[in-house]
Amino acid sequence: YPSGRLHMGHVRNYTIGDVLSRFMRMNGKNVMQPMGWDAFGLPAENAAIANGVPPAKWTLDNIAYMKAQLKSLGFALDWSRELATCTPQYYRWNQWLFLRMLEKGIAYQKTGVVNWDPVDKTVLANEQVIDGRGWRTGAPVEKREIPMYYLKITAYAEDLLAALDHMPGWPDRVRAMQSNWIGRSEGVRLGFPYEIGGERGVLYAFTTRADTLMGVTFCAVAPEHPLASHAAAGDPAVAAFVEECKRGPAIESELATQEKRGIATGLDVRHPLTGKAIPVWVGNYVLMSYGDGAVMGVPAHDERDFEFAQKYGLPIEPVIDVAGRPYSTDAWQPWYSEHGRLIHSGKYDGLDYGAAVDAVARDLRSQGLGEKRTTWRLRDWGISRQRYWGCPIPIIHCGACGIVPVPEDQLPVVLPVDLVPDGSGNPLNKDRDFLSVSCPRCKGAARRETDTMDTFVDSSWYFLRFACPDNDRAAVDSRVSYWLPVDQYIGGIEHAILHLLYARFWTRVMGEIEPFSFKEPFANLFTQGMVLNEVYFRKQGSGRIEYFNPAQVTKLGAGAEGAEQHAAEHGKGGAEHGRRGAEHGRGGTEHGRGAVRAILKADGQPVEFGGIVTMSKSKNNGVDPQSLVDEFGADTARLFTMFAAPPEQTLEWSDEGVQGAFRFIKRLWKAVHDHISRGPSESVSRRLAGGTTGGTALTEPQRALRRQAHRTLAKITDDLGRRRTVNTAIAAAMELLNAISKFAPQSEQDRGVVHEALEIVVLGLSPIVPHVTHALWRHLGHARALIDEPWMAVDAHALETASVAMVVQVNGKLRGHITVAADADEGTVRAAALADAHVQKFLGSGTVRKVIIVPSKLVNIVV
RNA sequence: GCCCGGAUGGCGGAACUGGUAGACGCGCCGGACUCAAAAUCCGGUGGUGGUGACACCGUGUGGGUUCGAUUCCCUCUCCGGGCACCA
Repeated sequence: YPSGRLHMGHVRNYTIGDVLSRFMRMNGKNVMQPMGWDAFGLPAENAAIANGVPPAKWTLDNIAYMKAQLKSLGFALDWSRELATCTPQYYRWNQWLFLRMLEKGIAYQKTGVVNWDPVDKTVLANEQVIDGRGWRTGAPVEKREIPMYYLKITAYAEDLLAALDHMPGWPDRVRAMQSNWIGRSEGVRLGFPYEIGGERGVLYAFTTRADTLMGVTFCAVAPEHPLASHAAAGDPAVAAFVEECKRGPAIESELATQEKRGIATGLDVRHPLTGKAIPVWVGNYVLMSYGDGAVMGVPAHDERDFEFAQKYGLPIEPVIDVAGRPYSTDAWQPWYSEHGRLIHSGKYDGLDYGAAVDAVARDLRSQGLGEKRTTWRLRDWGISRQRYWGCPIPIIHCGACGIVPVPEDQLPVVLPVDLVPDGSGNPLNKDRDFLSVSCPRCKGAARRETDTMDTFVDSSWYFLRFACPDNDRAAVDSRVSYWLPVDQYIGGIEHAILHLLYARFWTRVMGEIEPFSFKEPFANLFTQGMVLNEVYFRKQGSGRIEYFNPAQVTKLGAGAEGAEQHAAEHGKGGAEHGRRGAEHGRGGTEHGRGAVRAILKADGQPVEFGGIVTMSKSKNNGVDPQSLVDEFGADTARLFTMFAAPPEQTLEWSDEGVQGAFRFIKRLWKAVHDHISRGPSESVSRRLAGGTTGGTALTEPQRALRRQAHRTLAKITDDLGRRRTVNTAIAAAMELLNAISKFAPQSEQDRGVVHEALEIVVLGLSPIVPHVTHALWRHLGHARALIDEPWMAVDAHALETASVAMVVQVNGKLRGHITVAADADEGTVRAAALADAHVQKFLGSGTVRKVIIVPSKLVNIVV
């Protein structure tokens, strides 16, 4: 996203990809490493509101700046394939594909809930709602139902879930998260018949615990449920409660943490098997979007129902034998919800879970009041956004013809680029040139749809477009099947669900419209850890929070504020972060031990510390890598980013360590130049390959260095190729350089061994620090550019050793070291271990009961 | 609240398949060079006790499995990510 400047997360992400690209290229692969801009979205509108500049200009300026930054970092990107999603050349295909989906019934219209700011008269993103209020106006946000377009991702739920089992290139945790998100759930859909006001109906509810049906003591429906509306119409108290829920949060995390509350509707439904009257309640914890928007309440065996029943005095009737453990309606116990044999359930008594569910489902089915059903947690994807800076939805509203798709030959619907949003609604609604259009069917006056598409649409297929960015007649062509699926996709773990699931869905749909050779877009997924930094903020009077970049802030050290601060900073790392992080939003500065005191450089006044969190635009805590590049060069920036933490884990930013990376590069440079300043030499490997070294075998120190060099090469190859742990590859190269520095060459053959070791360090690090190694490779006497060299092969002969060092344990504790021949048999190793003087001391008078030998590693003597 | 991760010296991290905990780097301490400082180079650096050889303790908490656990299982605590309109 062209946010303005690169931040460390970008550097980290693209360095991982660049290291891999360069490594794979040297290993003979045909590598495409493209770059593009996910250029629509909210931040451009926010910038426009703040600065009065059209989002297009802000976006294009940012792209130009960031492109220069990417180039300065030396990423080997194919700029001939560059694309930006805000250009008609790209988004026209969003529109084209949307129309195909409309034809196929994958895209459809229904109403959906949005956050409505009644003062600005505008729809707010969840991010723009702070404590239930509009971020700019501070007005309480209302929920509104408006018509929107949806994509039927639920029709693909089964396939999206099943395919996860055949994606070995994806991390388990991401597959687990997607699996849970899709949320396949097998159970029973039950019908509670009712007759209300002379009208017959059935209240449907889904449950995975049909075995507990005889324990139902109430039903709860969502506030948006028709029965709730019906009750509200006749009861002001219910109406008030439903109204209150509508003003409540729309975000699941807030819904789930709010206090469970409800109100009786006064309506009854009948139990489908016993005919008993069951009271219907409205519950604020029932989601309209899941199942049928209603749940059967079995307080005896469901924790939420239990809590609800206790609060409102509803009966709790156990119907499952909790295997001898006590049951009391006083307090919930975890085993209440476990499976068990049925009791107090009439003819079902004694059945276990599976048999009971089967029997209940069969009986319900025979009465037409229920059947087994699979329910999904996944909901259809709403793509309408009431925003200007996005891809126009190609629809025309005609008074006579209704909703009319824009004909294909009128695509693209071009978004005007010179509008400046002011925060009150979508400026497209005030743009007559855009709005007024003639109806494609009746040719009468009509109005364009002003909603734009969710930016997740843009990012759901851009990777396909890189294969054919020049095609102006189709979204994709046969080149897609050559390059795709993406061999290595790299992204933050925060994309584990939404982006990656939408992209998988969209790729399937596109494959049906424009066939290509695969269903899954990303063969291998690498989730890089996030880059974290400190957060500083002030709360404004309106409740709005203003964030300050850490660079604008001075942390107060152990000075006037005293030793308490100092102690906190030098306390236990992890736990300390915990306490600091927990303060965010509460604004407490009186928490003595966790507090970090800081002032804004600009005005010297204190700012609040918000913990250490992901670098983000919204928290204004990104680090500008440009200063790093300017001061130390791209190689240092790349090396530091790769070395500071394993790529898959979070990286807590700190300015320390950059010097170390820079120092290492200087040491490498010096080591090579010390070597070549002693006169011409060449790698010992050439002479070994060309018929030994003229009769002189390698000395033991030479063989040792050569062994370490080739071990290092093997490790770097494995770390970059298989493990993707760039940090340990760098550590191994550092160790080898340390060994080279300690090796004082005397002979020409010594220098040949050093020469080879230096070549391994230089070539091995070249994917990470390409600039300095390019120069050093030349200095080591090579005419060909390093980027065009093939990766070096490990000489297995160099790895051979005559003896190995092993450790000896007594009862699992380290007691001695022995050196044995590499091919020593177990008897020899055992004898050597038992003979060790130090080991003898610990054997004492005990009896040796067992000796465990791990070849070439360890001996454990159990006494 | 639910789902998914994580926790190892003063700090970032290493230990890849259950087998030497702390590689590598930062910081710190000592030394060399220098009039001095910086830079650079050399040495040391988990904790406790001991002159010392060495011993004991030690991978968030508490338990378990094992000859052996940072690694596997269970429990708890804290932190990070996601929760559908930030991207």
